[in-house]
Amino acid sequence: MPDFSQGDDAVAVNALRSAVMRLSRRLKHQRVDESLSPTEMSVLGTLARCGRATPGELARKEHVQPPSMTRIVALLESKGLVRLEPHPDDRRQKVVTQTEQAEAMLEESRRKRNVFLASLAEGLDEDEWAKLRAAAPVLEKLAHV
Amino acid sequence: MPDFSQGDDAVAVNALRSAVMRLSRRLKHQRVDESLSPTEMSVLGTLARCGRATPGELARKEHVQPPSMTRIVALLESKGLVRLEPHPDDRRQKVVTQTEQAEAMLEESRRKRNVFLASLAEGLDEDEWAKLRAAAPVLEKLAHV
DNA sequence: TATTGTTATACTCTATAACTATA
DNA sequence: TATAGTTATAGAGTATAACAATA
Repeated sequence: MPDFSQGDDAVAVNALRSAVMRLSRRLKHQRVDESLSPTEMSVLGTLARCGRATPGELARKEHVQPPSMTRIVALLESKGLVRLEPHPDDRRQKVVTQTEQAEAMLEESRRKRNVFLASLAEGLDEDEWAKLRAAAPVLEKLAHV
Repeated sequence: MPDFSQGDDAVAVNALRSAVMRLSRRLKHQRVDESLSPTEMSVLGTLARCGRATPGELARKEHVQPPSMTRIVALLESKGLVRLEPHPDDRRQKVVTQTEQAEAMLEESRRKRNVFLASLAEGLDEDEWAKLRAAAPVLEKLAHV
């Protein structure tokens, strides 16, 4: 394991944190769907990967508190983007799944997003994109619960 | 320039955006100073790099609107973390600089931050960290104004 | 008694609009 | 007339606390 207390690792780690925070603010302004907040979009993305999850699991994955996830899921349901079903084994819990409409919206959003990313790409060369591609899975790992 | 409309680039780009948003939420909860918001910390970091800046420049760099930066700078000044001086050439503008107290706080914050990052590091191998180090400057480039 | 999810409420952060002062 | 910064106000998003239902 690397040593973060000094040297290049510490410098990189500071740069990383700063860049992630600033880039997240920038991306926030580039919503593909103005009616959905970043967390709401992220929940749909998580469901697309996981298939199904309980509200509690989603809250843990998205790093929000359960009441916040209640509100988010209710909003997504009212827009027809997720379905809420009773849990088969535990009547306290619920199961959240995405609808076909959500899947179509995610596909459309990817296309729109690329317009913005293409504008960001000006100034990046192939080598820099290769570094981003390589780091993406590692960032996902860090973002995990 | 890469092609984002399909294939591996599009997949990586989606993973990247999702990971940045989720990681930023996670980092938000790991504030080194509970009394400062992420943007306020980021402003101090920017000042540490740039030396000095006007409120307008800071607003552009941090991707917030000028009134928000007014509030942030006023709060930082009230805590003795920045100084506000008149602009030498233009009496409309002001110049913001960090104090010695801010510098000491940033140094302390780096140490505390590393405790959290070390816990995240469990599960990452040297190769994964190398990828993060390589990608950090590219992410900073994307975060730029 | 512990856990899942909800309701009610308050707070933090940021934005927009309107204003002041200077260029 | 345009620009830098401020003031006042409103809105989005999240949290905490208290509660209901189930384990």
